[in-house]
Amino acid sequence: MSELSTPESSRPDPLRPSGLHEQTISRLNNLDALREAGFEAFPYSYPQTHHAADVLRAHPAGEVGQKWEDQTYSLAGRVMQFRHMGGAAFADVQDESGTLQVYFGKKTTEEFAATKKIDLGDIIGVRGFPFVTKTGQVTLEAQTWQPLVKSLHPLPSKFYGLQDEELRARRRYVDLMINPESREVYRTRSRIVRAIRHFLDDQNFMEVEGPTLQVVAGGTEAKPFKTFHNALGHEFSMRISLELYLKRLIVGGFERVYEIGRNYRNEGIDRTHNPEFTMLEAYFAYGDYEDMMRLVETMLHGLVMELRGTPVIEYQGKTVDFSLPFKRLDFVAALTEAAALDFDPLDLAKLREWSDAKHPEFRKVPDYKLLDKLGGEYVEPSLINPTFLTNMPLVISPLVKAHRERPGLAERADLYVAGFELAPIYSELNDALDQRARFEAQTARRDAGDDEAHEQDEDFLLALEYGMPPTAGMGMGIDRLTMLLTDRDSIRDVLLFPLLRPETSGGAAQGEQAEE
RNA sequence: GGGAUGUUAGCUCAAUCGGUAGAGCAGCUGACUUUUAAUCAGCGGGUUGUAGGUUCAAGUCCUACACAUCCCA
Repeated sequence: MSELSTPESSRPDPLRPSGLHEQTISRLNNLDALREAGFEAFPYSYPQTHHAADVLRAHPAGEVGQKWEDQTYSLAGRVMQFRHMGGAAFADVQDESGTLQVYFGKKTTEEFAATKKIDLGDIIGVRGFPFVTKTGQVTLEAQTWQPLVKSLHPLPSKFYGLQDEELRARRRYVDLMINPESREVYRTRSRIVRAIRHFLDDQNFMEVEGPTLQVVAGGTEAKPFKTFHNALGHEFSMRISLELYLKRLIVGGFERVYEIGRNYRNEGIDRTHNPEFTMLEAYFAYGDYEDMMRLVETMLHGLVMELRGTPVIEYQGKTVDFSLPFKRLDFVAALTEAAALDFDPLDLAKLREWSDAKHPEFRKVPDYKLLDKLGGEYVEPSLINPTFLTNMPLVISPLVKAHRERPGLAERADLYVAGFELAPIYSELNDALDQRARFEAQTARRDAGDDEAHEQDEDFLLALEYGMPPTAGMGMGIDRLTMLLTDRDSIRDVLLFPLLRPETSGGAAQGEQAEE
């Protein structure tokens, strides 16, 4: 105790380096006090028999003063609040299932005095029986207890929680322990992924894993991360999509495959983009984009029903109705109407002229991306209820079959929900010769300076040359889907560990890192 | 990349026209045997993001930088 009053006495104690925060010193002192009381400071296990929710479920209510002395529970959890009142004390102990109040009595609880040395944030084990307090709250009366670990840092405000967005992301563990709604988001995310797997497994899909280190990162337009394998002495790219390897498996004879996995794109970070993110891609042989639209709408409808119990949800104040069937909207027709065009937007020369006059900000957009850009301006934001925007331009779809009747268009449907793209759906291109020609057009774009254009993947072409059956494909961003179903407007809220700029100084690891 | 706003105690936030940097919670000491944002009394806790500048005087005004949030490309 006396050493607390003389922090300047700089003994070389590794646990008490200089510069420790006042509150950390106090906690280290309490740790010592618990040791002196005979407790093991860092026990190796605890015989947890129940969770907080089990106790509340078994004893939903009772008369004031009622006790169930013959029913003993051992709980373990983090102490979120502690109210000492002389001979009585109450703690709120939080475990994964929820929070239970624990009562410590001077005459009834072993080592009562040492409860003063419990700090907020400590994890303790408690054994006792339930009773009902004066105010009618089911509470565990502690017969014995023990510290399981000391927390060396104070918890954020119990009332306001942790508000700072950056800190919440950097110290997700603190966010999770203090903000219940944050825990709920990640639980929901887990349920979403599980439900998708369940659905696809039931449909006889096989879950597979493609490589994340690839010689040619293909399947979409994006800048990859580069890395290097020492033993092979070769540069590799981190994958930017799952597509090309899943198609190889279709070639190989697996007729229904899907993967839920990480993609890496070396691009900017904003509210809807993180450099690594999770995609679902699914492919099945002998189907086309119409078949896939039906599969996707069935899956999403079922997912929303399972999670919410109703097809109608709120997203950022907008009402989104997942009732079947989802709307189909022809892209060209929708753009023509929304932009009030008096010509066919597939006439790119006319479209260019019209756009340059009306949207000078798009003058630098290349012709082949102009249709897509205008769709984003005029059509997509208005698609709140799930809507398949069908028959997208062929030029932006180099891996997709041309429309069977309409030149210039692709058998591609993009599912929009709440104004953003959730899932592209394709009749996959399986004409190896056409695919080679499309890659060559992409290569020309690369040579012209578009470093996001597709790279030619010779091995993928070889696979197609062996023959890929007619195939339907789809991709869906799991992060965006989670945002939608948890009503979050930032991808950082649905990623446990979003990419953040590394802390330099002034952060948690302050001190030794100053440059010379 | 551009613009707006912000950065003050562990957390959440104040600080008037440029004039001694504050509160609640958390912490420490004490009281209290059914509290629950416990209560009561007392006490500590700050390089106001960083570096410059203006000024008798800067959390406040100016410049640059760093980081964050939001909006736009």
